Amino acid sequence: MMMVRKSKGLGERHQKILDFIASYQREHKHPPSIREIGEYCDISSTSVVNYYLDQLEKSGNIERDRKISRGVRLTNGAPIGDMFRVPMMGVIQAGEPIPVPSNADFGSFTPEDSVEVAMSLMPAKEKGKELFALKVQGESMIDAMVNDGDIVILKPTQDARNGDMVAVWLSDRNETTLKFFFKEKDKYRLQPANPTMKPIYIDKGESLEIKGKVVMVIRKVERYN
Amino acid sequence: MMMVRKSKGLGERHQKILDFIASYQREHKHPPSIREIGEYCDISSTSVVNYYLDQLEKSGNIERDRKISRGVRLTNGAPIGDMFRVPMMGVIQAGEPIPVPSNADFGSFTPEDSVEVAMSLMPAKEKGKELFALKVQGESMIDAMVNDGDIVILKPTQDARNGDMVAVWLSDRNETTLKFFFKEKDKYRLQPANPTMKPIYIDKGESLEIKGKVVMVIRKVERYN
DNA sequence: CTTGACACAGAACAGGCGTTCGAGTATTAT
DNA sequence: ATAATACTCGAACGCCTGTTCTGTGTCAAG
Repeated sequence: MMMVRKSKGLGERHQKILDFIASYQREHKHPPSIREIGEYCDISSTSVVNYYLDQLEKSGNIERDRKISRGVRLTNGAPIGDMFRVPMMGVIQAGEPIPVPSNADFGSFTPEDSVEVAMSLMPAKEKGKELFALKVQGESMIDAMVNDGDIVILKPTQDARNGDMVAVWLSDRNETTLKFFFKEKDKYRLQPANPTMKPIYIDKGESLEIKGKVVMVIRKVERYN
Repeated sequence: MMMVRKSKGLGERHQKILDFIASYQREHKHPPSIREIGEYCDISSTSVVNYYLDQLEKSGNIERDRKISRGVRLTNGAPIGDMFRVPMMGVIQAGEPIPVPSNADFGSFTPEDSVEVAMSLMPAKEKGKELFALKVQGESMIDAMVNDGDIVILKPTQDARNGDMVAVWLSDRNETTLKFFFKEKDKYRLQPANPTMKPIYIDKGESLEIKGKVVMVIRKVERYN
């Protein structure tokens, strides 16, 4: 019968193989064998799988370790282990102090209490740094475009540069908040992320404790109650 | 001769095996075989390697896929390949139509046009699904707690259940927006995520095209300009 | 001393696996 | 039409690999 011949690039079959390798790797934590690929992609001969694998290797989509079992892998930018594990230190909530990790805390946290972020999503400057995560509780951070349940990832720091989004503890107001930080003539301007809301000003005399600089916000959208 | 008996925990040999697996994995991009481990660790019998591997598995240091070649991997730190690659299909912007991927688009995107998300961050239900990502352009989604530059990850779907956050195309208003979806008696209620903002109502007669359901929002906080 | 747990060696087995070869069919170009 | 190219199949070969079984020596407790 008629099967439209693809002039160039990846055909449907190439694509299916690529997808299968990716999903198999995710599920089994190791690459599939040639025969497993054939089974899933309805290819009855191992030589045909090998045939396509050769093409995918030539086109740079996969890498193969010849003669080695399951020696096939995708050649996308981030192969393996390219994630960053960030400790979840607690919650950030208006009216509560911000828990900042001590040096001893780093490295001693369980996977359940940590957040994994792909390197590719990290702002370049922050890679490999000592970051920590906080879960936002309550809706008091809405003016920072941060909602209840969001996860904010912070870099611990005491001083901020203009434009940084920081987590601050305003002891005068007994309040925790996330704002963009600007140093002006004789005061600090804390600008909400939401442009429709007005900034608050803090005299340089007043206490303003910067706990960390926000580098990322993650929100899992489950359901609205 | 005298070989000091280790009372408990990891012995020198266990450690050497662990180290070898790690370094081999780094160098070859795939785990070593039992015989390769034995060769490096000066163990002349595969059964002895198997003997230690069993112990390391019991003590939780490694995981094994029995019967599968090179089916051994470390369990600490960075789990390998535990990420999800989501294609970045374009931008979502008020007044513009939403680009929704066709079946052919999946899998044919370059790393630069994709977003990697750790599995552990994914809502359980969405794992392995055909997701796609959009970059938010403009500040028109602020009432959805989404800012300019944010990345939203969507699951393509035409119908939504109450409480889902959806991307909709309101052809009457020639507008794209992100809202929480609620079906009411004779109309649809589109509830902004920001509780301080009022919902908009759409009669069931009016056209309302649901393009996808939002499962995650990611924001890289760089700097405020 | 005996016993048993432990560490190790060697060999053999069975199945997994990548590779290769021969042959056949469909599609496209000449 | 004819030839070249692309694709598919089935089978066989042989190495790779995890598993298992038997046996040996060490060491500490009874």
